[in-house]
Parts: sequence; C-alpha cells; structure tokens
Amino acid sequence: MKKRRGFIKAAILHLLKEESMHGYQIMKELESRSDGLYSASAGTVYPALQELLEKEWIKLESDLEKKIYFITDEGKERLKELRKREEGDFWADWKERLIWRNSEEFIQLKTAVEQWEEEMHKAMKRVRSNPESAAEMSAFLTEMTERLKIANK
Amino acid sequence: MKKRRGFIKAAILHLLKEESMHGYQIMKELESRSDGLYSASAGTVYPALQELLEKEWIKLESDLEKKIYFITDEGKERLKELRKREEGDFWADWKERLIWRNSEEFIQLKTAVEQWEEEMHKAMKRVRSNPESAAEMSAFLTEMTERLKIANK
DNA sequence: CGTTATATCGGTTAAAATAATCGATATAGA
DNA sequence: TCTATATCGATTATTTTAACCGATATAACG
Repeated sequence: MKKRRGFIKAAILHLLKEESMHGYQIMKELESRSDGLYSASAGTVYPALQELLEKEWIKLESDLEKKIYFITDEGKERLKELRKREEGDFWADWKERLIWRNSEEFIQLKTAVEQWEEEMHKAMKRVRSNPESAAEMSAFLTEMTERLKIANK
Repeated sequence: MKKRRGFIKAAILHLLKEESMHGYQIMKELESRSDGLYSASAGTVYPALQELLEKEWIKLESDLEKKIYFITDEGKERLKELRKREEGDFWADWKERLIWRNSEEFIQLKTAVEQWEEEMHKAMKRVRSNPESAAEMSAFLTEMTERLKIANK
C-alpha cells in the first residue's frame, strides 16, 4: 500500500482491528506510530471515517456522547484482502517510508530534482524557439545519461 | 491549438470553411497541407466527423451516394471562437510544428530525453534501496542543473 | 491554557478515468 | 490502384476526480 489514495483508510482499518477508537485517538495513534513524522490532520481522518462508515466497514458504538468506532466483519474481510496484496509489516513499512521522506538526503534530492526539472523545462522551451540548439541539448543529455548509467551499475 | 485533443476537429472545421468535402478528401487534404508529414488516419477523421455531425457544427449534403460534409453557421461561430484564442495562421503553425517533430534534431532529442528519463528512473530506484547514494545523486543533479542554467542564458 | 474530541473548508497534489488518436484492417466501386 | 467509408483495440495525452493537507472552528474538561 504505497499509494497515497486509500492509505489512511487502510491505516484506520488496521488500527480498529486492534481496538475500537475515537477519531481523535486515531489521529494521535497515527502520529505516535510514526514517531511524530506524520501528523494526521482531522481533514484527512474524519472524511475517511465517514466513508468507511458509509461502506459499513466500520460502525459507531451506540449511545455514547463520544464517538467510538469499531471494525465490522466486512471491514475485517477487506483488510484481509489488503493484507494478501502486500507483504511485510504495514506499520514498519510505512515508518520506513516516512523516515526516508523526512530525511535530509531525501529533501535535498527532491529539491535537486525539482530544480533540474524546472531548468529542463526552460531548456525545452529554448530549443523549441531555437532549434539549432537541439543537437547541443541531445549531446548534453546523452553524456549525462552515460554518466548515470555508470553510477547505476 | 497545440493540444492533441480536438486538433483534428478544428482542422476539419477550417477545411470545410473553405469548401465542402468528402471524408476521404479531408484525409487527403490534411496530408497534402502537411507536405506528407502527417498521414491522417480514417480512425481519426471519421469519428471526428461523426462527432461534429452530432454537434451540428457540420452537416451532410442531401441525396448523394457519396457523403459530402459542409460547415453550418454554428460551426462557423465555433471556428471564429477558436480563431480568437489563437494567433497566427492555423496551417502554417501546424506545419511548422510537424516539420519540427519530424526533424532529425527533434527525433534525436526525444530519444535522448527518453533514455535520460529511463536512467533517472533506475537511479531513483537505486537511491530508494540504497539511501547512502542520495547525496551523490543530489550533487550530480545540482551540477547538471548549473550547467543547464548557463546554457539557458 | 492545553488537551481531548468533532468537524468543515478550499487549495494542492497525485491518481484515476477518459477519450482522442494511431495504425491496422475491412468493404465497396471504378 | 485509387477513391470512399468505416471499425477496432491499444496507446497516449489530456482531463477529471477526489484524497489529502493545512487551516480553522466549536465544545468540553482539567
């Protein structure tokens, strides 16, 4: 479950499989399990809870002032299907991804890629209005590709 | 009108503004106006004609064995709106784009970009599984970006 | 005041869906 | 062979969608 879409709903199902919880508790638990690397926003959790309710994968315990959510049998089945599709430990894998995404190395790399792409965009525009520069650009990219190939070995 | 979607329909409207035509004639005219750089496929033209008919931007002349399409007043209005949005000569601009896209320079550049992107994809996977190499990758990209900035001046 | 608890909003981003186009193929008539 | 019409499924590019983010709000309790 590496994709952004649906991840929070999967995470909620995992948590509720362990024990019933308040929405706020879910938010806090996600933050806790990520060692603070992820702050779940209410804007993410509550709509996800709403959708899981509509699907009846989770339900609310009755007659309480505070909303406690629990997982249904249908929700457990869905979760089982998710587990089939993904190997490894859900939480550990997630944390590993978060650690990477919050690392200094990743942040620098991301910035470098963005800057590169911006400059590439300008270069493509330049080539479009000045086609003579295309050959130079091809040569440059070919050289860079070769260097990267060596590094990729 | 640089986008792929809708271009053929705009081109058909332009042609029919000049004179009524058969579908096949439209195909041939497009090929002719591009000096053979573009071969309009029937798979493109006939569905486009069908859609323009449904919108009643064009109509069929009546009682003929062979289908001759002509532009309606509504079609002329739509064409006028298109003209407002784009400066320059429709056909000349198109041909210029085709010449560029069929040029040796463009083809080489496109290949170079594709190969670069493929190698970048591998590099990103490598970094993901070996985060120590991220700093090296960032440095590489930063160097490339600087070189490209100089060329973009 | 901070924490627990619930909720909504609009903008951004990433993913999904859509459909235009391509290229191949077919039929028919001269 | 050329003129003329049409369809198909895969690929590609574009558009649409909606999940998520971050901000904000309300309320109750200690």
